[in-house]
Amino acid sequence: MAKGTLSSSGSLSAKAPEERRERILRATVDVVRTRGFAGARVSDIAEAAGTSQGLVLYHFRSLAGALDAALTLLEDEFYDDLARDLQEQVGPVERLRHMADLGAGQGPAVGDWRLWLELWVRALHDPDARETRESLDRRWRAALREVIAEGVASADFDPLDPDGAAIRLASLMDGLAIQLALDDPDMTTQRLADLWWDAAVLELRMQP
Amino acid sequence: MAKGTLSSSGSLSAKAPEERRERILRATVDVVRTRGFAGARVSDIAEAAGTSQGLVLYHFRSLAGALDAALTLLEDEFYDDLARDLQEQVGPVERLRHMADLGAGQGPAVGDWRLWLELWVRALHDPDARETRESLDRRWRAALREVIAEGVASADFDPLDPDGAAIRLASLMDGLAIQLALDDPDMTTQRLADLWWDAAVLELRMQP
DNA sequence: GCACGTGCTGAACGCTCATTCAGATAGCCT
DNA sequence: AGGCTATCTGAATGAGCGTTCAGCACGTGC
Repeated sequence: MAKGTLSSSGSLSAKAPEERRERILRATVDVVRTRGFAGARVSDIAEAAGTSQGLVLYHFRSLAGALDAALTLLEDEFYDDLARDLQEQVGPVERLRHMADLGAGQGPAVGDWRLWLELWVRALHDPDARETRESLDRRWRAALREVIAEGVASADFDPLDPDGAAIRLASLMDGLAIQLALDDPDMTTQRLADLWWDAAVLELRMQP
Repeated sequence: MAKGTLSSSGSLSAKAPEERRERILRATVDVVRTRGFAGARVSDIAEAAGTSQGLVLYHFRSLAGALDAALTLLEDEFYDDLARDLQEQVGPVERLRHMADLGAGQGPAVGDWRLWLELWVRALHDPDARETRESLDRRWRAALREVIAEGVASADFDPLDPDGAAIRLASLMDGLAIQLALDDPDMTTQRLADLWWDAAVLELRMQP
């Protein structure tokens, strides 16, 4: 059992405690994705991260702490996803089109609807989660409103009720996504995107 | 300690075992409503029903059994709610209008969106719940399709895409309901009903 | 009047799981 | 070299909770 190259045997603490923490955080998100908030155990997280249970509690103060951290990680990634994806597009029509695809499951955070479902239910009972989801939802709706306003300015859109259209389109995405998240046989990512896009055409009175 | 009038002291077992069972079932639904499926404890149910924990397990075989029973109770009530409410109305426009109000929180089962959220997440991990929610959703969508078909026949509606409209309107209701269930400051029952109705007007191209 | 089954209770059992803790290891400063 | 601290581990602890169980009450059939 030689000392090895650089990082040693036994506990591979050598360096990268931060990298370790990161790995645990990712693992936490994964576990929530598969087991749900309610089903997430410290041992699950430890196993998924390839560490001991002790370390999970060492980096985050408790299981709840780890779950909260995962929540804010999600929030950050959502913002990044959204911002990056929308800035790549040029006109309002293209942006809107891209939002349809975004909802249908691109991006690491935005399209992960199982995670959203979990967040919603957690928000039902946990004030922290409630705030996170409200902030996320505001953000998403604001982005939609912006795109709509942009399209109205450029005469691409002509909605009867811009605010109502924004809320409805945002909510419609949520509702369609539920079926997707639950593997409803009648729903696919393509169908979701199409159904949503058609609704947008109708709501915003777009001309083909 | 006289024998009392009829039902005796101690355990009030006298009669009505069936009534007792019913009370426990109601209590289970209540607990799920407030604590969620994941947070429901046998002791919560017993307390809410005013019985011992033992009795809960006596009538249903396990906690899971009680939760399952609550689920099917919900399913039955949903069907009853829906059928009764729709048969009271005459024309397609009135029926549709009523569906908007239904979603906005009438009826003991249909409008209870917190319960729906809970069901959705349970469906994510429990096959029984998955089947229940799928059946419920099919039913709701079928009712919507029927009303739409009726309205097309009577020339009250003129949708471009009847099937798409049905799915979208059903999904929109779910999406709006999420905000209502989560006490989003921007959503009220009235607003939900209005937003949904406006969408229906648009989708079905109704004339005022 | 007496056994018996059903309804019901409260205490006890045992398991799962978050959290604590007593170290082990390794870099770092002096 | 020799502490000191940060990182990490595996086992121990203990609380919470579902489930089991021994037994009480009471109506029913013999």
